[in-house]
Amino acid sequence: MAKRSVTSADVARLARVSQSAVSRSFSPGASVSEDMRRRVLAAAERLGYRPNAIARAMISGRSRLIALLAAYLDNHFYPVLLEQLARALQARGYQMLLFMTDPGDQDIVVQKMLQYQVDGIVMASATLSPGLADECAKTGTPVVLLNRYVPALAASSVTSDNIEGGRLLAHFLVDGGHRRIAFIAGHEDSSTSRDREAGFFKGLGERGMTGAGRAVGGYSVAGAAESARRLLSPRKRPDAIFVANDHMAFAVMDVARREFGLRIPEDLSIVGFDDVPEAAWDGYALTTIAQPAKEMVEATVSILTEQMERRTVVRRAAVLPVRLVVRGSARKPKAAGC
Amino acid sequence: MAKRSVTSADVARLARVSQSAVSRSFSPGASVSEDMRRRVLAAAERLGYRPNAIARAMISGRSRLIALLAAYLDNHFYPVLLEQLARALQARGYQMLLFMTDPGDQDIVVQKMLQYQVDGIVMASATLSPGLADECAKTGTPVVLLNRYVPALAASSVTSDNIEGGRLLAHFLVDGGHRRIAFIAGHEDSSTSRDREAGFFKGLGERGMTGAGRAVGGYSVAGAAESARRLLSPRKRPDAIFVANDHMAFAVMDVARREFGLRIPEDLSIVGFDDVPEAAWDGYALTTIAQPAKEMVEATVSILTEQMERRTVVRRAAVLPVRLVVRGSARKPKAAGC
DNA sequence: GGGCGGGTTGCATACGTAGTCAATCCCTGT
DNA sequence: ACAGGGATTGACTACGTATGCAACCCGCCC
Repeated sequence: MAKRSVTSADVARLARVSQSAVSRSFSPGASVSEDMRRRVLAAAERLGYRPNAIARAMISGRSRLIALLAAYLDNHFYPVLLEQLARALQARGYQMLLFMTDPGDQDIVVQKMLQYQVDGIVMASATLSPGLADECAKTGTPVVLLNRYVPALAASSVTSDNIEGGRLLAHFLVDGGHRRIAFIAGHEDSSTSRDREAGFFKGLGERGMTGAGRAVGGYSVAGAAESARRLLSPRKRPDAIFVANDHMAFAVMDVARREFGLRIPEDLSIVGFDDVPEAAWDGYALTTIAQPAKEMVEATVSILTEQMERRTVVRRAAVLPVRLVVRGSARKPKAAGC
Repeated sequence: MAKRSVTSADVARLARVSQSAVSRSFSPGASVSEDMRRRVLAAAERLGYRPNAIARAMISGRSRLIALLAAYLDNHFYPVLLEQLARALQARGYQMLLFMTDPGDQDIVVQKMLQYQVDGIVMASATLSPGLADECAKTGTPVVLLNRYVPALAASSVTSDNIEGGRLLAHFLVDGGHRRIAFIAGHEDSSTSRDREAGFFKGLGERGMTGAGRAVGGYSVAGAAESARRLLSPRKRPDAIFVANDHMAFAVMDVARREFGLRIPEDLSIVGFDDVPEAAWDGYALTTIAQPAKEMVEATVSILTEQMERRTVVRRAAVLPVRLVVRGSARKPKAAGC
């Protein structure tokens, strides 16, 4: 059933030219006369010739494959990033090879990526160990950490300005009259969560306030719900919670309303971070910080392509501006209109 | 910077064996003595040897690459499918190559997939033209349509029992006392939407009823919102709407509540299809039909692997059972407990 | 002791393309 | 008419691995 496929040699034979000529007719910018190219393309068309990208990758040393490593796609911010990244890469002639990883799995997975001779690596919801970063650098494979960074590593990173986002939210909540403001983190070792927290407490400090409670949600719905229960139980309940991302914020809102009968934002204000599509839904109307997904993807692609074309790995860190999106989940400052 | 990578010949030289021996040491089931394999692996370890998957694909004719074609990931059902599929394939030693497509783009994209010599193709939110199906068959590349099918095509398909799901919802709504039941479709040419609709109207018929209104939402939030406005405006407003998938159902609920001030389910019942994670959120608590994502992925992988191993393309259609998930977005039958 | 067979190993080749190098072609200026 | 040069073309090789085939080793049985 599986017939031998049509090769450039077959096309060459039919067109009565050399195999080289066929190859050149298919590589833009090569030295071929218009006449030759026409003849070759006609023959190729007749035979249904399709250049073999694997063979091309083998000889040229460039697979035009970009690996994307992700640990989960539950948080809808990642599918959004994923789709845009795939489209942006395709537009430049690259393809995305997707790897899902489990905790502790990363080393094996990165080895696999390198086996496929990928031209670049994007790590979107997983961390890179120093050893792996070294290995990638050794093979000359550029790595971009997307929506995270590891200070000690020779890998580039693209993030939004999480610190500034946290600050904006702190100001917004304080100015909205909140006095007991709690925070729910993602993972303790996530740079994103840490930066959002740091900016948040800095922002509180700038308004002469301190935090009122803190919990760790682990970026999961269950963890966020548990954190919400802990924070909302005590007598001195917070009047606002900043949740490290939207995905957890929805769970917190559900727990607050269902299990504690709180009205949002009258009894409790909630703010998140990311501005995933669901944040705009009426059921949640989440006030949040919008990450510029499109610009983050563009920065990722441009860092990658720059390094791939120049065959050199340099570290580069892009930090993109964020924007406060005010909806209904948090009481607003009175003077917001002025 | 980009050093020449370590090859099997380098390992062979260090271990003082032939390149064949190195190759055999890395292919499970090959004829190598235990002694030889140990020596080779030790040398490989020392050099940091990593088999070149591209070269292997070239010589063996099997890339262990599976292409996934999708048109959008907005509907959260697809990221769920995507993640599970990627994991299932990885577990069997395959990698997923992701292609996003735009309408009218598919032909070019499928050509690219074939250029990469993928061993199989999964089409998740896009359609396959007859010409392309032919070409895939010609190259011996198995194709599985996931969550859709095209009757006339030589491609396998995996779907849930959309007809039965529609029927179940019709019975549920009628038994819940609804008398004016409308439907919002996805795309007219989507097999999934058509089947859900057919099952739905069949179910209504079985209870001696007919539909009360119909609109087409085009699987988009905006389209669904527009459809909701159309259906809810007239004097004789429906008392229930079946929306062809959850993703649109959320938008319909928002419009009903915000723009028409309707209470759900007191004034209007809404049911969806898919059971995406958000359907369980309190803000929506959507009564819906659960598609068995895990089983659909398993069926997809097993159809693919079967055909890849036997190097033969046969058409196969898997239809998996669905399950009604009752939440709060629709009034329930009184006798539900019996 | 000779032959036989199973288990190992190395040699040589093939996979399909890109790119190097030398040869050839065509056109122009003198 | 001829030299010179740029454009075009073809022969050839390399990329890194898998595998058929032949050679080899070793132990066993008759």
